[in-house]
Amino acid sequence: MSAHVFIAEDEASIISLLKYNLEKEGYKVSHSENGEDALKQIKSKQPDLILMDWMLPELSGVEICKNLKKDNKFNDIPVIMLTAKGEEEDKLKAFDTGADDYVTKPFSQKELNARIKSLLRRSKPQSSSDIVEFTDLKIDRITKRVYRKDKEITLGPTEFKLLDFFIKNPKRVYSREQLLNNVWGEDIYVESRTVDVHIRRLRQAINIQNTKPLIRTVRSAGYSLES
Amino acid sequence: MSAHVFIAEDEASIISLLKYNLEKEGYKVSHSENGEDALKQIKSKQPDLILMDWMLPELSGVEICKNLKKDNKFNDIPVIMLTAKGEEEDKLKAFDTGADDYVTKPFSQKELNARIKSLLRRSKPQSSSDIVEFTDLKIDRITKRVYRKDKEITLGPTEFKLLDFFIKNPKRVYSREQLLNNVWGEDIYVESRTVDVHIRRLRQAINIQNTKPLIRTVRSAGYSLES
DNA sequence: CCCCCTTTTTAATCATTTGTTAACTGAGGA
DNA sequence: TCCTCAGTTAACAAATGATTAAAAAGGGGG
Repeated sequence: MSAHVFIAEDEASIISLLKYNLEKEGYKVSHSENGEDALKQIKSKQPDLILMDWMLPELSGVEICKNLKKDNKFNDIPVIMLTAKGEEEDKLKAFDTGADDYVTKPFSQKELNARIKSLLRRSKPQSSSDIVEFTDLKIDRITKRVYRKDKEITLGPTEFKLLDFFIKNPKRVYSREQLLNNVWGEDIYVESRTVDVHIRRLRQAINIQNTKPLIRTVRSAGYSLES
Repeated sequence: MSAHVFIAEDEASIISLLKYNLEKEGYKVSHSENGEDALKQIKSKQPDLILMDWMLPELSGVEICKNLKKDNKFNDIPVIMLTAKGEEEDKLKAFDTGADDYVTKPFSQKELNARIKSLLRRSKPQSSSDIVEFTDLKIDRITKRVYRKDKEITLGPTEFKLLDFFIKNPKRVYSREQLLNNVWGEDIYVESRTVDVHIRRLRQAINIQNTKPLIRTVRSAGYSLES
């Protein structure tokens, strides 16, 4: 899944240059040429990184930045300021408003790419480290939510743990015994038929709109998660 | 609590310059003049940020950086590379090894400070601003006031701390245990059911004029703040 | 020292989940 | 083809966990 870079810049020539280069790098790119609109778009689209011109019509880059950094929902989005003058004072002001980096125009595309890569690397892992995906299934261990085809699915605690366990080793077949030990716990005794019941409930829950059934039964062996 | 900056640099004059300036900024500073020793010290001291010379005796800065970025325990420590030549190739290589920023010698102390501040801000999530917003909720840590939809809400001290904690990591699910540790304090023992009661009061307080309930219950896991 | 406010505990109630049972289904070997 | 065995399914009772209200316990400030 590629990162989404948002450009807030009013010079058309720079926009197209940036867009061309960033898309070549594999990023999803969108932009706005006006401060007020930029802020609105950023809040709705929640990009992974923002390239922002220092000066913008309607609402300056500084203002947008301050605004974003106030809101918990957006203050994690890294901002790179594009500043025309290479003056020290401006750089410092940029950092003060909460920008994470700045680049002075004219800038080297290679260096900009490197800085973007660095900031993305820095912000991605903490937020996504506990999100695991398997085909069209996504499970978030932090928020305890499960999605299939981007639609949320609600599971009971046991079904959640069961799926969580399966997704750690997709395609591997587990016996009821193993499932009991790993999902229920070593020392808890329940009937092995109980596993069947929970498998069924899990199947029902993740079986949204005639998609492939993801859980395979292996006769006289156990179950596995399949693509 | 001030941040701890580690300097890996072999030129004595630069070390003393940096040390003087950084300590004036209020950082705790330590250093090493040799690569191998630097790596050892970093691993034992776990500084909050590293200033690293590109070239170092025994083990080059690049090597140290690669080594750190491999290890989960240390790859979150931001690294600023100090490079002698201002050549493009070096900058790019620095980023490739996992450095988070670079500064070319001779450098402006003011700019270096700004960059340090920026990186530290990024890695220390808690050091956020005094006014935080989350959707239509606003909390002012200075005046200890809370607003929903711009209408003021009155909370008891515990409810305030609870909400303040939740808003630092929205959507994340916290167990009662975690809430007790973070809101009440590590060594205070109260029944975990007590959390429920405060959750309830917080819910009641922020539930103004049929708006969405912002606190989600995750059965057998805990609670989270949702949009 | 007492009053008021907040916090904590307790316990009843409510809601959801879980495990069990037993009947049913279907695959595959004799 | 039929029989058997393993897996599926539905229904239900028990247990687990969350909500709620109300009482008890603290803890300053007047």
